Amino acid sequence: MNNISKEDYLSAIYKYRDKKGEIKANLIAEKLQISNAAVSEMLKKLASDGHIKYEPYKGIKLTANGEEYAKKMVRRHRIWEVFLHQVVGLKWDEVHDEAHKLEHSTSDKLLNKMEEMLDFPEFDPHGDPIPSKDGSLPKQKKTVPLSILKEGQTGKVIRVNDFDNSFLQYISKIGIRLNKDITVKDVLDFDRSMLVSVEKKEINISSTIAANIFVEEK
Amino acid sequence: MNNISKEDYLSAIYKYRDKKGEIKANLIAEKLQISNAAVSEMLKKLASDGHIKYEPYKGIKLTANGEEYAKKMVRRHRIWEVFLHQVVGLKWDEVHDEAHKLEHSTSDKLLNKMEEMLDFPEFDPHGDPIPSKDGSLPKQKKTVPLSILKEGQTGKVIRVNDFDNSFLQYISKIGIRLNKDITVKDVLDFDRSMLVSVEKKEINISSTIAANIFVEEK
DNA sequence: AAATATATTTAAGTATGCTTAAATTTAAAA
DNA sequence: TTTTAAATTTAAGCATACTTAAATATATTT
Repeated sequence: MNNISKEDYLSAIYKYRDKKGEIKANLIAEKLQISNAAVSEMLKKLASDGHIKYEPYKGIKLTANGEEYAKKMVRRHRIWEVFLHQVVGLKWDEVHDEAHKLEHSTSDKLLNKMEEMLDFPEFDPHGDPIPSKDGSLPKQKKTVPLSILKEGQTGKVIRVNDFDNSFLQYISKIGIRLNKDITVKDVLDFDRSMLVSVEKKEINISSTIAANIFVEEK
Repeated sequence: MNNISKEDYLSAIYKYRDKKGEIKANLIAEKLQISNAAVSEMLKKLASDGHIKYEPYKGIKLTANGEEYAKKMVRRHRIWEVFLHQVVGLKWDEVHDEAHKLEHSTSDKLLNKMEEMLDFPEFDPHGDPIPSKDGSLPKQKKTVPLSILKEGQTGKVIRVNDFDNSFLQYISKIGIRLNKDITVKDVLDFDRSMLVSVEKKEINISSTIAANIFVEEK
């Protein structure tokens, strides 16, 4: 039984649904880089499997069962990320793709062993929370995108979006890491890019970059 | 592009072909637990991919290309086995199945990192040789199945077959490990089972078990 | 409310990798 | 050498998961 596709759908729904817990078929298609037609077809299967609540043309929501399954996949993904980063020594921009391939082929036994070895990590290398075995999530700090900070404000990096390797490579090259402090020196009106200081260096970053870095205000 | 099936076929051909480098479709079907019809179909694809030399009703052989690919898969499998055993701490009867799932989803980069971390192991936890990056194999000791030893002879365990978990569990329970010495105390005529001593204990093992343990004669 | 745009679903078709059953080829036995 | 047995291939069919193109439903403008 091969559930790779279904697992990807459930992870995507879990990860990209809105605050009401709903998601549009469109967004799933976009995130998975798959046609709307294929998504539509798969949604029917996921519904008949009891993983989602879904009626044609209506909203899509995870059932309790689907939520559990999705969380399990996210857990696998993020524990692999930590493992690959800390044990194997891959860089934070390399772990997402590797973990994505491995997560579908990992037994609970292996996963739990890895988790134990890592001493039950709560966050992955990008600051995303790791669901525990029983499905609970660690307490997360309140964060805001760096892009909303004003001149003079300082934030501590708590989480970064991990969907683009070159973004991660770039920000680590300029010294941005989890738990580093970033101070906004100046915000340019015309493109909303900002001059920030990190580790005594001053760098100009675009508003897009700033929007993908989440900080705790200080 | 999903090559899981093809990779399994190539590994099986590599592993189970005879001394002439040939294998029968039948044996592939049996080892992969798949119908002969499916094997026949796949052989055509593997041939058109240039991985095997094959004409209907004739012998099956790996091409240079296929041999390289197969070796790469065996390498992945065995490095994962060592990694899971030594780093993650799985038992030797658990690593085969886990490694089999993971081997299809492992980048060269990750594999090479793991290999380096393990200090370039030459043999997997069952004593099977690991092809190096350039495809070369470590020098192997000359072994014979334990089952052919006579009363009074002693052999050192160099390799065991890994196709059955319960077999591995059983022999490790009775103290048989790689590099342990086994002395044959008695061979029973009627079923060819043998009384052997390992670690000061004396145990009777069936001829089938003995046939799957390979020793270096002393 | 009608027209238009957007989102979603249906329809038809493709590739992969299986299955069982029937046909064929090769090998072994009488 | 003919018969029988075993191995292999072909044929027809199925499930999964995709595609593009057309149809339909919902949402947004005017």
